[in-house]
Amino acid sequence: MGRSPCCEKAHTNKGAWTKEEDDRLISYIRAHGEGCWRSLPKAAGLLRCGKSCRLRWINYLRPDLKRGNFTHDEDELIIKLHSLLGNKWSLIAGRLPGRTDNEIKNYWNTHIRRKLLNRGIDPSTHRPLNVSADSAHPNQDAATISFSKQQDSDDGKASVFADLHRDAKMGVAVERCPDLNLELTISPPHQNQEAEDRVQPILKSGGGGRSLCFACSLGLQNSKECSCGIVGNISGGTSGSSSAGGYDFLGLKSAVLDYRSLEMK
DNA sequence: AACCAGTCCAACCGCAAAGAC
DNA sequence: CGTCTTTGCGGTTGGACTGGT
Repeated sequence: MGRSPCCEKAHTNKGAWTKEEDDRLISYIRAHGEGCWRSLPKAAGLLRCGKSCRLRWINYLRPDLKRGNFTHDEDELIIKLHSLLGNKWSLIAGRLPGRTDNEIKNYWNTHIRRKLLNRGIDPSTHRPLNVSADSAHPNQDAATISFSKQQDSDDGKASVFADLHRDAKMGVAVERCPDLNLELTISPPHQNQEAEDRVQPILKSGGGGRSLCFACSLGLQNSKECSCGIVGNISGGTSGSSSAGGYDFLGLKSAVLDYRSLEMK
C-alpha cells in the first residue's frame, strides 16, 4: 500500500517523558488539537512514536484530568461498574470524568482488588471467594450452558448478557431488575446535569413498566431468545422511562448507571 | 546508613477493531 | 473484497518511592 509503518522504532525516545517533551506536546495539541497521532511527533518536533504521545496526553497531560486520591464514592462506583463490565477500563473511565482507564486499571489492581479480597469477594467474579462457580449453580442445566457459551463467543455485550443470564438462572440480579436494558452506548452528557455533576450515572429501566422477557430486558430485542414478542418495540423507550421506584440493581439505586451511555465495542 | 521487600504508577507491548486504500 | 495502516484498549513491566529492619 505504500504507507510507512506506524512507528519508526529507531530514532525514538523511550521511557520517562521530560518536561520539555511534555511542553512540546501540550503546546502542539493546544494549537492543533488531538488526533493524527502518527504525524504528531514529527510535526511537534518530538522523538517519540505517536502511540507514546497519545498515551502521555491521555493519561497525564490532558487538562481535564483529576489528579489525587479516589474518593469512597468513586471506589464503590468502580466496583459496581467492574461487576457489570469486567475489565473494560475505558468504559469504566468513561463514567468517571477526569479519570483515565490506565489510572483506574492501576487503582483496581493495587487497591480495590485487595479491598475486595479482604471482604472475601473474588475481584474477578464479584462473588464470595468460598463459593465455587459450579457449586453456586447446582441447577444450571446443559441448555443454559450452551446458551451462555453461544453468547460468550459474541461481543462484550453478549458476554455481559451471558453473565446476567447465568445470574438470572440463579435468581440473582435479574430477579431484582426485570426491566434492565443493557443497550450500551456512549452518549453526550445528558439532561440530568445535577446528577452528571455529581458523577452519578443513571440506570434506566428498559420497558417503562412493561413486563419483558429476559432477552428484551438486556436490550437484545432481536435475539431469538426473545419470548415476550415485543420485538423492536422498546429500544427507543428508555429515555424518560426511568422507573419511578428504581431498581436497586447491584446497589446502584442512588448511584445508578445509565446503560445508554455505555457502549460495548 | 544500608539493605530489602512491598507498593505504586507511568510507560511499553501486543492485539484487535475500524477505517483507508 | 482483501490488504494494510491507524488508533485504541487491556495486560504487563520496570523503575521510583516508601516503610520496616
